[in-house]
Amino acid sequence: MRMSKLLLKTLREPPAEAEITSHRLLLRAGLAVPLAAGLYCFTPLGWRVLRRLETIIREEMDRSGAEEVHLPALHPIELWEATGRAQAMGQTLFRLEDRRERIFALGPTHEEVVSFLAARTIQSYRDLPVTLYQIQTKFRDEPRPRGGLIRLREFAMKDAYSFDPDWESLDASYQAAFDAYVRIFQRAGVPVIPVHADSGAIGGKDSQEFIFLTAAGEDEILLCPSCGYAANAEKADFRRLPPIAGFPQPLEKVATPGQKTIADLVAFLGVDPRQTCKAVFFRADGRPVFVAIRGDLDVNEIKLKNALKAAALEAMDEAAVRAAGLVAGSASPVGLSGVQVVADPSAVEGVNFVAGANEADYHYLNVNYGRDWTADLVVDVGLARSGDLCSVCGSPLGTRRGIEMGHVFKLGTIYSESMDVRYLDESGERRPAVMGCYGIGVERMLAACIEANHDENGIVWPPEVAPYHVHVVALNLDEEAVAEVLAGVEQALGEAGYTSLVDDRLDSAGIKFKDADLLGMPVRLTISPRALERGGVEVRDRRTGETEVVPLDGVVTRVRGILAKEGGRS
RNA sequence: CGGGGUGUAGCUCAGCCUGGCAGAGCGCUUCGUUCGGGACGAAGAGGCCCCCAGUUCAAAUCUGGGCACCCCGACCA
Repeated sequence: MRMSKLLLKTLREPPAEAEITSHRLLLRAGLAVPLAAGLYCFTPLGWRVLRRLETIIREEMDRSGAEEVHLPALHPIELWEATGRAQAMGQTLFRLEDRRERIFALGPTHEEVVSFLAARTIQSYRDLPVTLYQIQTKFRDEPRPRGGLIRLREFAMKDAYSFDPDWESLDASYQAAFDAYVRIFQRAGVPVIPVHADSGAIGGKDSQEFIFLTAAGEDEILLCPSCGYAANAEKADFRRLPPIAGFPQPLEKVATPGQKTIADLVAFLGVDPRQTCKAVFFRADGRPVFVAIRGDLDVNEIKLKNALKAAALEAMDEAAVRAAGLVAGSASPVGLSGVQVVADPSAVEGVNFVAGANEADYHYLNVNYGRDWTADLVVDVGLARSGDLCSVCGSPLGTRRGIEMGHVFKLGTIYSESMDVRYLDESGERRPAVMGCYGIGVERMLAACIEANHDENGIVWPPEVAPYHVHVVALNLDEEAVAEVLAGVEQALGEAGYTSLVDDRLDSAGIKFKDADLLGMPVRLTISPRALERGGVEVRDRRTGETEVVPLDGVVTRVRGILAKEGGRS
C-alpha cells in the first residue's frame, strides 16, 4: 500500500477529549474518528487492525472446535420478553419499531437468538456437544461510554455459546473456550489474567473474566500476591478477621448524643470496630432491605443484589429511610419489623455488638444474634478491600485496576429452559441442554493492545496485529536508484508473504520517520541515497530501535528475523 | 441518573473577567528552495464563536434555558 493514496490523517497533538494512552494514540495515529459518544468510524488502517484481531479470534475459536455462525443484530422484542431480559436490561436495550409498529431490539448480546437457533437444530444427544460463535455488532445504550474504545455503544463482540448434555460435558467445553482465550490474548499481545467474576445480568454459575491490568481500567481486581487468587471486587471472597470473643452480656441502652458513624462510636465508646454492627439500607426492586454487617466491613452491592435475586438495587434515600421507620445513624436490626433483614455472617458470629437503638442518639450494647434479633437471610455480602485477607491462603490481598477483555461462564439451563433448547438423551428422556457463554470485546482488545504495546513515540504493534508487517520509508524518490530499489523491495516482500506500507509522500524525512514511529509497524525499512551508498537498505526494529544497513538480497531474511523475534508467527 | 469539567478554523488553544473588525501555532492549497527525525520563504483557502431566547445602539464576551462531549461514580465485552 502506498501512503500517497491511503486515507489517513495523523495528528501531531491528540484531541483534548482523549485522556488515556490508547485513546490518544488511536486518534493520533488516525485509526479511528469519533462520530458520537461511544461510536467510532474506523479508517482503512484501523479497520485492518480490527480484522487482524478477528482473524486471530477466528483461528483460535475454530481450532478449539467451535463453529462460526451469523445471527441477526435485529431481534423481535418477544424473544427478550420470553427470558425476562427485556425488563432486566432496562434502558441499555436499544429499541425500535418497524413500519407495522412491531417492536425490535438491537441485540446487546445473543443468548436468546442463539438459543432460538439451537432449539430448532438440536434434537438429540447425538447433536451435542456443540459450540457456536460469531463476531457480531452489539448495541448497548450504555449510561456512560468512555475511554475511547474501552466502552462503546456499538461494538464488535466475539460471542460463543456451548450446548452440552450435562454439567460434566460443559466443564470440557468451558475449558476449551478458556484455553482458546489464553491463546487469543497471547497472540494479540494483550497480557491478561483470569479472575473469578460475577456473572452479571446474564445470569449463570461459574464465571471468569480475562482482565487486562491497567490504571485506566474500570474494574477493581483483588489479587493475592502469595497464592495467586484473583477476583473481581464484586465477586471476591476474603477471610474476615475473627470476632471479638466473649460471653453474651445483658442488653443495655446507652446515650450516644450525635454519634452516627462507626468511627464515631469507636471513638465515643472506645470499642473495636469489630465490636460494632453497621446498618445499611437499600431498595431492591423497590422494596426496602436492611443489611446488618460488622462495623469493620462494607457491603458488596453485587453480592447483595444476587442474594436477593433483585433486578435493581439502589441505596435508600433519606425520605425512604424515614418512611421505613429507620433512624439513620442509630438504626438497628433489634426490634425491627416490616423490613427484610439481611445479615452478613460477621454480624451473626460475634457477641455483644454495639448497634443502634432505632432512636436518635441512643445505641444498644451487648446485642446478640438469635437473642435480640434474627435475619431473614444470612449470606456473605462483604466487600473485599485492599489489605483484607485472602480466603485461600490468608495473605493480605492487593488491588489493581483492570479492563475486562473477555468473559467465560457457565450458564446452565437458564436459557435452554426458557427458550426450550431440549434434546432426547440415550434413554429417550427430554432434557434441557446445559449452556456456556463466552465473549470477547474486539475494539476493547484493540485499545488494550495499544495500551500494552507503545512507547513515547507511538504504537509498537505485535507482528500479528500490525496493519502491515513493514513500513517502507522512501526518501528522495525522485532519484531513479531509490525508485528502482523500492520497486524491487516491495516485490520481494510481497513474494515472501509480507504486507508493506510504503511512505512515498513528498514530505520531509522527519515527518515520515515520526509517522512511522507513531503508526508502529514492527519493521521499518528506509530506502534512500544515503542508505544505498552504504550498501543497501536500512532496517530498523521498531521495538528495540536497532538499526542496520542490510544488502538488498538480505532484506527479506532480516525482516523475517525481526518479525519472528518480536512476536512469534506473523 | 448524581458530582465535576469543556464547547471559538481539521487539531491544540488564546480572546470572555472589563461587550465594539474573529485570532495564533500546527495542519490544508499553490509556487519556489529543500530532503535522515514533525524544514524554509512567499501567497492563499478555511468560522452557525454548540443551539435557542433575553439584555443592549452593539453579544464569542453578560443573563436564562437547552444540547453535545470528556472525566469520577452506579452497569458491562
